[in-house]
Amino acid sequence: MAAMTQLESPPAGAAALPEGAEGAAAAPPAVRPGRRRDPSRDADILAATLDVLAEVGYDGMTMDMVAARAQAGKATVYRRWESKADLVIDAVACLKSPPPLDDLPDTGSLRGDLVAMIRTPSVKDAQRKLRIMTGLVSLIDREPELAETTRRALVEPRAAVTRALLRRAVERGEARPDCDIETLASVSAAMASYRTLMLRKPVDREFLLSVIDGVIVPAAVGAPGH
Amino acid sequence: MAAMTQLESPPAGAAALPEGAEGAAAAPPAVRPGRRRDPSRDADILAATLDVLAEVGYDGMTMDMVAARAQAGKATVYRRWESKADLVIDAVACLKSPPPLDDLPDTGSLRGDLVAMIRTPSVKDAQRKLRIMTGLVSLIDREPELAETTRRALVEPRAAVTRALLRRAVERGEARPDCDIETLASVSAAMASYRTLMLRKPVDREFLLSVIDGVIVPAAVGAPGH
DNA sequence: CAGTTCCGGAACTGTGCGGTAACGTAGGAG
DNA sequence: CTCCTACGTTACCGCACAGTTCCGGAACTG
Repeated sequence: MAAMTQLESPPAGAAALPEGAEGAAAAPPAVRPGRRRDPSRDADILAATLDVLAEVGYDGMTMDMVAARAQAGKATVYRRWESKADLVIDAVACLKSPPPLDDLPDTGSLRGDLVAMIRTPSVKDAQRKLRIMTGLVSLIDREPELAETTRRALVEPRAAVTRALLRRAVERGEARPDCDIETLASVSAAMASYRTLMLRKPVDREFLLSVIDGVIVPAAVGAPGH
Repeated sequence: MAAMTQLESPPAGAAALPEGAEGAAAAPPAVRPGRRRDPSRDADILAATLDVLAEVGYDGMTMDMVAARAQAGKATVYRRWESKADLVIDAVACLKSPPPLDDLPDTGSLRGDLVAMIRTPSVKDAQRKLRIMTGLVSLIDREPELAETTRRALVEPRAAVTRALLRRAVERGEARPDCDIETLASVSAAMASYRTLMLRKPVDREFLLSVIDGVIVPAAVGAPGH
């Protein structure tokens, strides 16, 4: 079902500290008998986790759901992750979207650049991420580290683009030099997540345009933009 | 512990429709024998609900916690509300803060008015509300009506004030006449809830000032404010 | 071949919690 | 006084779910 293309690092599966007895057998020989673990199952399980997370949230998600969606047994899941929380944390961490920094739009105006950012496929991808964020809220205040992970994986990429566009607009002389780039760059994410979490309204193109034309551009550019 | 000063309407306790058999005893006589229900328990239970909600969220909250905090028995709670969800919905609905619209600050400038809104006690009260909102997120997408209730009780009062201040600034000629008041009025709430839910950072005076000076004022007023 | 580890599936255990029922007591109506 | 209801406490039921274990089978090592 889902895409899931990356995941290079093994998810740190079960590092139960051996608590060395007296001078134990140094390093366990890397070669072990038996059937090899199938790495493709990791990605399937993580993708299934994100799907279920986006649909029912962390508290509504059960390990049976994840296993069923991944067509895996629960034992296969627990062989790789110690707990439900561990699984979700890893799934979010492996969600780094491909950095869209390479092809920054350059339309010549700040508004044009910002509008170019919200092409339709990009918006749909962002909606999925917002659903995932919604489901993570309840876990975030039990696992503080997850807040930072989530921010980096889900929010920061887009904020970084906005930041770069604003910086360029300042250098170009279009935006006023004293504008608060850091705060302005987080406005989009804040407005979008607020609309999704509390208002339960869709974050569509029209809404994003009103944020660009009603907030970001007028705040960055002195004169009425348009 | 908590304040809890309002609550005039009885919380609709258990209106099990009688499904009239043939010509039953018309209206049940309003006077009933036995001990009267103590109305002060309602407020205590609702206040306890909001306290627990702010501390552990909806999914972490148990009915035993609420009953213990209110020094009540679970039966006393269930005599008034049919379910956990009902209790929480009523608790949020009874949280209408006193409308601060009567004494709108009038400092002569938009920035001065907005800064006057964020006096220290007001900020602390808002933080409690943000904690409650955080705990409600997981329930909101199971009970769509709750989204509207939450918005009206927790968000709308402050947004309405901001809206009024912006409108006045436009009439005064300070803010540009074409500014998007509706979108700008929701920026504060969005930034604050985003910071609380996702970033887990405190919504303090410094942060709110950066929203005012970095976003709202420059977006509403054409020229660099200050 | 035997021995070991993985796989999906299913049965199982333990626990925490929503909701109910049964106490014994307090207090208002007749 | 006698009913009847509300109150707080405690025990209890049922269920859902995290996590474990076992099964039959597949894959890999020696």
